[in-house]
Amino acid sequence: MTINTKDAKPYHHGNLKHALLTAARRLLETEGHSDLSLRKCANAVGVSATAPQNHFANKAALLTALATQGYAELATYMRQGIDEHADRGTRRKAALLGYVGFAQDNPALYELMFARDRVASNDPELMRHVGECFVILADISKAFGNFEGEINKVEAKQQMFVWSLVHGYAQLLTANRFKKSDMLEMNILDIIPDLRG
Amino acid sequence: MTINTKDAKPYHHGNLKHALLTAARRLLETEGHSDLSLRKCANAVGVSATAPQNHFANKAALLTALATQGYAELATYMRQGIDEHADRGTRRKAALLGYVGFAQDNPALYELMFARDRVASNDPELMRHVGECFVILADISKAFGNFEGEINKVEAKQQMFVWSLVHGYAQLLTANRFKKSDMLEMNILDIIPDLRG
DNA sequence: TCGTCATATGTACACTGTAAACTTTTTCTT
DNA sequence: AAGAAAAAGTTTACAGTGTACATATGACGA
Repeated sequence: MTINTKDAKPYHHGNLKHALLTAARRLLETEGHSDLSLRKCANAVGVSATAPQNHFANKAALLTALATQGYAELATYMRQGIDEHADRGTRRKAALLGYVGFAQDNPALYELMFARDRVASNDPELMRHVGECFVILADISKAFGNFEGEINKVEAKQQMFVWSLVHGYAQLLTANRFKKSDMLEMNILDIIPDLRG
Repeated sequence: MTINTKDAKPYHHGNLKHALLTAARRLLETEGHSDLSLRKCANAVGVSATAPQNHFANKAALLTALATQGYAELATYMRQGIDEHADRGTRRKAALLGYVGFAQDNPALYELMFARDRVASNDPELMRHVGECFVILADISKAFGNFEGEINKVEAKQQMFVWSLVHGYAQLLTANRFKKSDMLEMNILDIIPDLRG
């Protein structure tokens, strides 16, 4: 029973699921992955410790939702780079810069997106967005490198080559595995040899 | 006071640190990263729950030690490939196959080795072995790709290119991000375009 | 023989994920 | 409009976890 209708906190949050996800995401990037807990998320949103259970079956479900969000945004980052340009070569470069930019903007989330253990990799919604990224990568990978063989195999190789390269670069960059002196004024485009296409 | 000297368990383990590391490594690959706990390691070795504290300041220290072991073995995998052959091109290929082979043999450990959060990346022993891998990669990266610029920059680019490519491939492979149909009878060498050198 | 020190144990505590029972609010049916 | 059903909160409970701290044990040199 609510007396003061002005500033009384409602029993039902309204959009707790979304609020938990944004809180989780902030905690993930600020506190780090190992300090992220459901209870902290609940606390940040101002709700009881077990309220998240109504929206996420378990912690893995929340992490999976976070990862799914990540893939969706990664696609957006790439598409934005693509949409800004007209010709194939420039679009490709923009998409690659967008990919790495996403990883740099969300390093902890990016790591989570490729964690074998913490996310449920059989989640259909997750895999849908993974596939979305894959399609974009497939598109910008066409006519990349001088691979040989039948067309299907060549396209698969081009795609795997580009994704391996950009993913490896993004992760080694955000994990600080490159020498700092080497990184001066360098980006992903600098480490791609001038291939035909 | 030990009465039965035959099968009485000694109070001091003897080499608990080493035993904990091997137990941790087994648990890491079998149970998965998120189910690895110090207490389980202690239990697996048959020692009290807090005994590990005498050998590892905290859990991060144990994980860091695991990652350090990982880099040392990764270097061994690559060197083995290198030592088996004479000419530069074949050695390079063997080293790359060795790199990916290590990741496939130890997927959970490999992921840990690039985790931003769980390992203390300022550990000197860890970084020594990271550097060891970097040197090997630098060696096999020479004369790779048609990069341009001054020699130092070119070598840095070659190195970053090769490491990005092989790391990205290894992780995407072990994280099941490639289409299975594309992976049929394919390996890291198939996705490297035929560059000069 | 006796301290000293490394190495083990036991206890304690705050924090975590999750299950279960309960309460409050909304929504749907009639 | 009323009441049942469902949705979305709360509280309580419990087994595990990392870690701090006090204590016990044994190895070993002085």
